[in-house]
Amino acid sequence: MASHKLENDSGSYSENEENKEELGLKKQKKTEPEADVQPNGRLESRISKLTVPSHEMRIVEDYSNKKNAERHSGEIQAYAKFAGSTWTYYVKKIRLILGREPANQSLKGKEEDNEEVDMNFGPSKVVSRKHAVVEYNMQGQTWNCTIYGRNGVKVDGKLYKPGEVVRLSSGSVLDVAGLQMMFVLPNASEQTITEEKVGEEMEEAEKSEESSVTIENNVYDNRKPPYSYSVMIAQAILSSPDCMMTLSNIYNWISTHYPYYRTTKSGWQNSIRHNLSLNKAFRKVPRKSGEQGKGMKWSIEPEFREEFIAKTKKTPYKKTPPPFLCTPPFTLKRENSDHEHTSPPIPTPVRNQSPSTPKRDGSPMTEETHSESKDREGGSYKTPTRAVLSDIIASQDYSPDPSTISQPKNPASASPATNAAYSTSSPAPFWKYVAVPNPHDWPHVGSYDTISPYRNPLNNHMVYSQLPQPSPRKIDEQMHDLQGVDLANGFEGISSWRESMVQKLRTANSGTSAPASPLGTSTSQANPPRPWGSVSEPIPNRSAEVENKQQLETSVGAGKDNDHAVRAILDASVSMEKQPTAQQPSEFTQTGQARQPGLGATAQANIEEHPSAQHYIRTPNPDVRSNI
DNA sequence: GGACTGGTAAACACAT
DNA sequence: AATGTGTTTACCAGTC
Repeated sequence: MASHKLENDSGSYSENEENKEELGLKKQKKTEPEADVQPNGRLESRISKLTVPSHEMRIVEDYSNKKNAERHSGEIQAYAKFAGSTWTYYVKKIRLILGREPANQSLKGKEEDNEEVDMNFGPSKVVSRKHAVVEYNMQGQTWNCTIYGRNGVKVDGKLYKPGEVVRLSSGSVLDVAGLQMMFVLPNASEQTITEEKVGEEMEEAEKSEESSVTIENNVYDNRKPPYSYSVMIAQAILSSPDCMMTLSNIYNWISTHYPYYRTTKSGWQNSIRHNLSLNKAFRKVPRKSGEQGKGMKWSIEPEFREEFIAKTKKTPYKKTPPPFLCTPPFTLKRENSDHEHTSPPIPTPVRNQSPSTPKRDGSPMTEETHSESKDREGGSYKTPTRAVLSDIIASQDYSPDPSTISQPKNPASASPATNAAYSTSSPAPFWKYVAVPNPHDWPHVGSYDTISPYRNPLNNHMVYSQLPQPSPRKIDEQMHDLQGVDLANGFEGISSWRESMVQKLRTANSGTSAPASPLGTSTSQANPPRPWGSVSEPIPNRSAEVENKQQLETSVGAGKDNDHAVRAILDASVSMEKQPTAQQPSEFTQTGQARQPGLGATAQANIEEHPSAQHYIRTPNPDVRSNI
């Protein structure tokens, strides 16, 4: 790519920045008071000291505090903000692309390159077109930053390279091509908590950064790492917050962490693929609809994670392995769930392992895994234990290398129940009512789209209710939930937007013969009436509105219950948020099911017969020798 | 020596 | 057409 060449030519920005700092070129400018944020002494002071590179950065101009003040006379609704010394970017989407705008919009490159850049760090080509993606992870309820740009991104002083994923928390300082910005979540109390940590965290991170890289390179250098391919793959996957990774990211991760694999390419990568295919510990997960890129994502079968962690710990090197950011979704239980009643029969999603085929991974066949195998042969999928990895991590049995973990001081978000106090998840209380993932996106077998409320198969949480509720819930209860969360605690209330959505529901509901709308009755009893109609951003564009309306009409008008009406609104908001990418072709759309790569005709026929079971199906081949 | 594990190479099909 | 991804087979070396 041209940008890579230029980046090579221009060298590493971090070095340049260090030089600039030495030369006193680091710009420090006092932040102008922001209309929407109460100046917070120490935090503000830190933000004002964030650096701005000497080269031009569009975002600094486009989102200067001055322009922001002119642009926004009143409220600004946002999930978070990136605060620079003289500029502020408000996060109004759950997925942001950080990068450089194309020099010529008419030049169309790869589809991937044509994604619209939200935060434009151009025109300097030190920044890649798609340099990083900041995205809210609904499973882990965290904000994550995935690095794509060749020059990487520094987070809290540590340089992250392409393929790596960093969990962001309030107070995280990102450095893109020398431009520093603080990621700030709206919750004031968390902000205060984080603020106190920011200083020392930054200092420690800066201290550790150099040593971390040095240690890694010294320890592993060009020696072959002591891990088998399967273990390295597992390390890579477990290092990602959502416990999934594409093949290319696995390559990246391995070559980043083990220099031995930087020199050659084909051989070991072939082995990686071979391992992924053959090792039953790994399974394919389809990408989210709308998510671009080649191939599937790979995850680890829950029952093998412990094993991999154990193997990772058995390293002869003193260097501790990289941290596992994966928020363990160990609760793929289907036992005694309604799913079994609502889902069609699901083909056994694992390959056959005949009794005559011994386990080849060398690990003892525990009773648990043994019984699991039996269960699977019986056609039901049952996960043995809950939160095994999280227990390990929480008990610090496995202690990540503090020099390489990005959020060492935050409590592990093993349970979403703790998210309210977890600074990476501040928007979740709002977002979880909005960004209900389409069940078709969920990477698991089974038909969840007929279940109300949804149970997220990855974490077993009920999506709409904070506590398990008898189903179906009345719509006024849903509304109570909707009104019960607010971002106002931070900088703005997003309640008006929510109200507009609920208003739509009112309208839709009153126009049907559905049971008398309880909206104005029980709701008003439960909660004082709120002013309606103050519709504000984010405003969907025309087509999105039409689409949303259609969803409402089809859902409500079809005589579904109130639960479905609420879901329609929430789904509509998802499509609204996903709009920029929603129209991209996808391997798995809701209407059509593309053939999964690698699936034989029989397996494909099974999928077509049982559409809900399309995920995770591997074609059992009795003749295949299990390698592990 | 046989069973097993892990690594390597390669052919092939399919998707992008 | 080239490249990436995924599956499968074959073979080898080391270990138990």
